[in-house]
Amino acid sequence: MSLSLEELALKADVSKTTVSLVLNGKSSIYRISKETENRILKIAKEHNYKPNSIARALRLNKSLTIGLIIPYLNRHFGRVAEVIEQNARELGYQIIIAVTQDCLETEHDLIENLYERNVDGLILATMMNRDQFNDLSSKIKIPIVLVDRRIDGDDIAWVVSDDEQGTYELVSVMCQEGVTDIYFVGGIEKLSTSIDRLNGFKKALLDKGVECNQSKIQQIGYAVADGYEMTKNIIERFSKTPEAIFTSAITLLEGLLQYAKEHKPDLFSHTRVITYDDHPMLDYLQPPIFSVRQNAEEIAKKSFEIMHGILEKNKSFAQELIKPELIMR
Amino acid sequence: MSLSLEELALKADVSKTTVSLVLNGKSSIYRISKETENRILKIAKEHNYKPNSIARALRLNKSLTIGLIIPYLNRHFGRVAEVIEQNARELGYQIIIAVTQDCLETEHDLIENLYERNVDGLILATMMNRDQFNDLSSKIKIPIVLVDRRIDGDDIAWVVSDDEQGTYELVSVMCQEGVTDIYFVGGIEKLSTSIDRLNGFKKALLDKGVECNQSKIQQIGYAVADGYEMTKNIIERFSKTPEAIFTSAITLLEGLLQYAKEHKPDLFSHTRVITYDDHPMLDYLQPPIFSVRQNAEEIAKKSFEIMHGILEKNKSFAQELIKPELIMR
DNA sequence: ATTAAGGGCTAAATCCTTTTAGCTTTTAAT
DNA sequence: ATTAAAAGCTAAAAGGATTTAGCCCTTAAT
Repeated sequence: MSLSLEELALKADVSKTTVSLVLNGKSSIYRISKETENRILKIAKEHNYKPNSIARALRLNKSLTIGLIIPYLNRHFGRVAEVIEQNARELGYQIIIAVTQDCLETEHDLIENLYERNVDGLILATMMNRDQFNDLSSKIKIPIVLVDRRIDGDDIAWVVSDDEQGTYELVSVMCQEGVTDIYFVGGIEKLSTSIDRLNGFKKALLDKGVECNQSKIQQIGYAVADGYEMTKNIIERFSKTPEAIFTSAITLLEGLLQYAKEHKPDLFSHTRVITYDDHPMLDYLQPPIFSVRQNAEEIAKKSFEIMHGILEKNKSFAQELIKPELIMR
Repeated sequence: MSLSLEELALKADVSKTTVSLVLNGKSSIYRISKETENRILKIAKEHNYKPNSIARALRLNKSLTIGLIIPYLNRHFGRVAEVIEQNARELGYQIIIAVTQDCLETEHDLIENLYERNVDGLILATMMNRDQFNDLSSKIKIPIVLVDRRIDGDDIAWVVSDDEQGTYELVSVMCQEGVTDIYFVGGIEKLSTSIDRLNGFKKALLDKGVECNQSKIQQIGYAVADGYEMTKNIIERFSKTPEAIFTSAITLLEGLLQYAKEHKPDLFSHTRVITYDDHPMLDYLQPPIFSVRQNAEEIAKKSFEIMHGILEKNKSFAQELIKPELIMR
């Protein structure tokens, strides 16, 4: 089966240097004769030679491997991972995947672990703040591209959905229909996704001349249970049923639906529900829930593109806001 | 930053052999003195030494890396991948992920690719049949564990959901309610998931004394569009509306829902719908759709367990049927 | 006839670890 | 006073690729 350069060299009756040069397309630079070149190529093909990637990685200090660290392999990140993998494969890279479950410590461990395992770069949906990220950057000498969650900074590469604009547009639709008593069900407060979505939310209301009441804003976390909790708070704390609720992730919507099913079956007759993130099943839910669909494919494509540019084309960091799509049902 | 054995040896004023022996816990076997050992351990710790994994992999011919090849990173496989990754990490392994999009050729390419990249084992949701798998096995000298889709054979390791039993139970529930005019909306015919689910389906009907009419069985593929197509066929070909439709995957259910929404809004008033696979959103759909929830976590756990057993504990192959759960709404 | 240039190839170093075989020194035994 | 055993360590090979520096031979030029 898989034989080595040396064995190949033996068969071709040349040194392994020559074989290596030929197979790496350096025949002409090193003046290997056409005849020798062809002989080697033929033998290599016959035996289906493939260089040992580990040996190659050791010598070149380049593993052709990218680490992808994300909170979960849910629908959104699953799709992102899938597309990154496909793009990477086409260019000869492999993806090592690891999930943090939105735990900062796990994230740090994973980064260290992957770094030690010699990945060439990291694509990261991070929970770090700017200081933590800077700390990391100084220790780690491989390129990092943030995905889905950004950190401000002129020298930080990221690709994220345009959360502010997406939320702004979605909430504006409500406002245009005269609905402005909207509650915000948010995720992990310090993440850019939360900050940007909240900003878009507030801006849409402000543009309509409505100052957003702080009590209508809640941010616990992105888990289904958090959505349940926040919905419960809204329903139980306020005597008046809200005109609308915005959930800033599909998991939070799930939590809302669960609460409604259990404790407030008539919620939808008084209250519009809108959400960031989309899901095909929403098409079959009554009543219609407007949503913002993130373009996972584009996010994935761009983030690998940037990584690849840094690794192989001497490009520097880049930042991309990917336009999401409004889905009105 | 990360320094080598040699540099460490220099600092400790011993040979790199000694350092390596100490760090690999072989001090006593090689009679390294306690004093030297402690000195080396201290220096290694001070400098946070981590062996270069690539060099290690080259020397040991063991990369501590498992390839995971699955059709998509959808909800089910995403969860499987997530749990496999977590289990693997705890034991020092990394997961390289790759998606086939249910294309056999891609699957072959990926297997070859990962094999060349020196993964220690492969966990595989395969489209291969027995012959193709045997061919592969003879070429590839690393352990393979099939997941989600099995191939018959005494020496083939696999972990799959008990598709036959799950479907049997679900369909039996319908039968017990007196519903036996059930249509089968199936996936890729030759896969074990399809065969087993169809067997369970037929068996449930037979146990009720109903011979299953071949014309009620369709199998195109697992894509949403396939579900749409098959539903369309059922509705348009038969004058009588069916008492029930069983979709054998959540994607096929999506296709059904889509067709119903577009062309047959009253479908649910005459027809019960049941499905293999579950989704939390089904809780909020009207009418209630009974489903079979696969235990992705258990499938993932077992499949890595078997792989690990083969790799490190000299265990041989094993086969596991994981019980799914009936969800009646 | 000598030197220079060019053609065609290779030895050996390098990347970093692990492991085998064995070297030197000390201690114990006869 | 030898010899044998034990203690404590290390040189070197191996794993498979890439790359630098340079060897040898032929041909052309002076």
